[in-house]
Amino acid sequence: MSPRTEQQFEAIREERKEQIKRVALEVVFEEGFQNASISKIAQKAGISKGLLYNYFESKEVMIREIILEGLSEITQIFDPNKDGILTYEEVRFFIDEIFNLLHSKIKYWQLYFAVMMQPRVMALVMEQFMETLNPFMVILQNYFKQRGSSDPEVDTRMILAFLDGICFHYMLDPHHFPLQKIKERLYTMI
Amino acid sequence: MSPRTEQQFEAIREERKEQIKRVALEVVFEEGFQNASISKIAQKAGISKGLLYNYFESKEVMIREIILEGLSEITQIFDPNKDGILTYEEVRFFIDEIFNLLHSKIKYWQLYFAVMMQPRVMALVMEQFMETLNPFMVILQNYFKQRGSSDPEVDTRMILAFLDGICFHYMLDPHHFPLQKIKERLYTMI
Amino acid sequence: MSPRTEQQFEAIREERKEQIKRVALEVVFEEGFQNASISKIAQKAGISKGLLYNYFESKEVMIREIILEGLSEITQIFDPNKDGILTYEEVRFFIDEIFNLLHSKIKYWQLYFAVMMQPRVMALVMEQFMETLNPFMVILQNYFKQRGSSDPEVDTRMILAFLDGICFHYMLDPHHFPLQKIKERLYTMI
Amino acid sequence: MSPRTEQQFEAIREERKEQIKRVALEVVFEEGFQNASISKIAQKAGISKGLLYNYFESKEVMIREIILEGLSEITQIFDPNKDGILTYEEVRFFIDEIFNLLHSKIKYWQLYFAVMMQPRVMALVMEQFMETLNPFMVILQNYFKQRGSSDPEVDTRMILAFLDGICFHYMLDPHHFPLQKIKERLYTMI
DNA sequence: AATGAATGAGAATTCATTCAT
DNA sequence: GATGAATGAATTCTCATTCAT
Repeated sequence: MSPRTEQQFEAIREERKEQIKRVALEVVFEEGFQNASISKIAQKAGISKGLLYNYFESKEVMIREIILEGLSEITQIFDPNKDGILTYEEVRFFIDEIFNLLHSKIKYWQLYFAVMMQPRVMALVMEQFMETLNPFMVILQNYFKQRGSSDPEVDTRMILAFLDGICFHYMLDPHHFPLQKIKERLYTMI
Repeated sequence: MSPRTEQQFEAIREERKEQIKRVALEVVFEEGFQNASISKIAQKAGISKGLLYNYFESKEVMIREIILEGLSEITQIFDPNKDGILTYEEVRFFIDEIFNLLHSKIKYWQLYFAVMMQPRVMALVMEQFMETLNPFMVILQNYFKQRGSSDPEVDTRMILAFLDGICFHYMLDPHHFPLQKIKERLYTMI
Repeated sequence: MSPRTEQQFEAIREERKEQIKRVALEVVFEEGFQNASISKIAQKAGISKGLLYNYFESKEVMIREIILEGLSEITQIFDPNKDGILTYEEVRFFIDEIFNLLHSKIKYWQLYFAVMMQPRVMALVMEQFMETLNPFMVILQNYFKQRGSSDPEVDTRMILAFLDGICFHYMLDPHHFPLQKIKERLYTMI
Repeated sequence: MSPRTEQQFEAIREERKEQIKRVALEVVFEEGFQNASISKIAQKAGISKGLLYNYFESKEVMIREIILEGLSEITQIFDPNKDGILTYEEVRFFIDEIFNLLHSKIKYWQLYFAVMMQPRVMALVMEQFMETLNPFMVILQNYFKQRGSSDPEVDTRMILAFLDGICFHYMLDPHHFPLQKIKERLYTMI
């Protein structure tokens, strides 16, 4: 029989890698970051530990890939690709998007908080994360400045802290948290 | 010397237990949760590993005690031992106290967030944590009700989320976070 | 084109096998015995791991073939295809050849010593190695006998030990070892 | 019951460590250097793998200790603690001692050669080894100089290479090697 | 003939926990 | 009460070998 073509192999690799990352995120979510061992991930993915190393150089590399991918799913919303001038409606749209994401990708947010709490893991991704977040902060500051804020930096810090706080509480208790009503309150603060 | 009474022995035990927990928190803070091994804790406390097990049934139990004690230091501020009627000044005082605590016990807050992020550890303490927090939430709700809020639960959830968000951001970057100015903004929300 | 004959296929196989062995020796030399993994060898040879197993039953078999081939490159010099009567000039020629080989094939010598030191690997090749070496020892003994030696076996053992000692030291420090001068001393001993 | 005294613990540790090193050398001897795994050593010593790490920081450290101890048993014979002036009888005595050691500590010599062949292991001990060997080389050179040698360095190199060659061959075939007779030949070369 | 994904046994190492003293 | 030697299961990671294609 003729061997698989390069494309076939590439497809297998891509699919497997996605599968592993999916499972790994699942395990991180269920067991917490430190307990997400290679063994458990491999077991849940139904593959051997060895194979995992066929796809990721090391656990650290795998974790970094998963985290960055996870964070990117969150942070790409912050990247408006615009001229930096925001209207009230646009900021409102951002907030809506964040809350939609919060709802649909709750695992990623858990990941986000977990990462923030773990200096070692944090160090792995900090730089790239900041690069993504920074433009958004600048735009927000400009928005508050243009709205006549007396201290745009404080306003920005506040709204971000608020967003994180809401995400945090929603994450802890998604079924009872009044996400919609809180969102409406938030609109009045921008 | 007369032999020590049972009470004396008990007192000595308690004191030593406190010392171990103090050291353990220190180690957890310095090395992270994962790397806070029994060996290191015992070594830093100047006792043998065996003796540690004389005081704590298991690492899990010890961690739980440490966490609960840490959280209690935070949450006891919420326990006014009052009739449940708060004035604006009293709520302001609470907020001030929380921020003072935030400033002086940043380790505990780091622990608090780290714990919240770890499902397994979280499970160990969730119940007791809620028991402590609940009365405060009730009081806050009553406060907002009496202030004429249209939705006191949402107000309470919001203020708590906000507080957590601020603590989180302060903890991530204590040197640059404009704690004082944020606090003043907060006053206007109560 | 007419289909290749069986001989042609056989020739192609042999050639490829040679190439793999050449690469494998290179890897063993560069990375040490321990780290000469099948993966690295296959990669450096530009073939797949699977194909390697098409040519060699197992790593052990491959290693044996490589070693024996390596040793044969060394020991074939000892095989004069003669009647067993040596002159002084011929022995001198042998010594010269050994030193030339030592110089030009230092990798093989390193392999030779490394193999000697590894009981498991040694066991794989001992028998065949002895078969190659033995005729040379007989011839040398005859030479010393004919030179009037009182104990030809001891003379032979001595000269062989000496040769190995020199090779060993040369290998450890090829740049400083006074190979030429040592060789001249050796001439006086035969 | 009262706990063991510090001396008792020290004694236990000392004894265990010696036992482990003894077994480890044994395993290195029997299985070759690369196959001397922590598992095998622990198993042969009848202890758990974990305990081994109670005594040695890492495999590398353990190997270094074993090697240095082994080499020191060999090389201490080379340290005459003298003024550096040797007589023929003294050099003869050295040679005798080396051969005695060769006979009684054949394992250590195997270790010595094995170490020499493994660049990675060699690197671990090279420095300390050279420090021990160097004075002996200087003394030997002085001896040959004083005996009127035209090239003392070559003489020294030669005698050392010879010694190694003999040890090597003896080690490979201790039962048939004519050690006594070879030794007598060696006397004529000094 | 040829590929490389996949396996599984085994490597070094860590650590909560036990236990004889 | 107190010690630390000892255990064993778990960790990350490696690699010779197999196998479907």
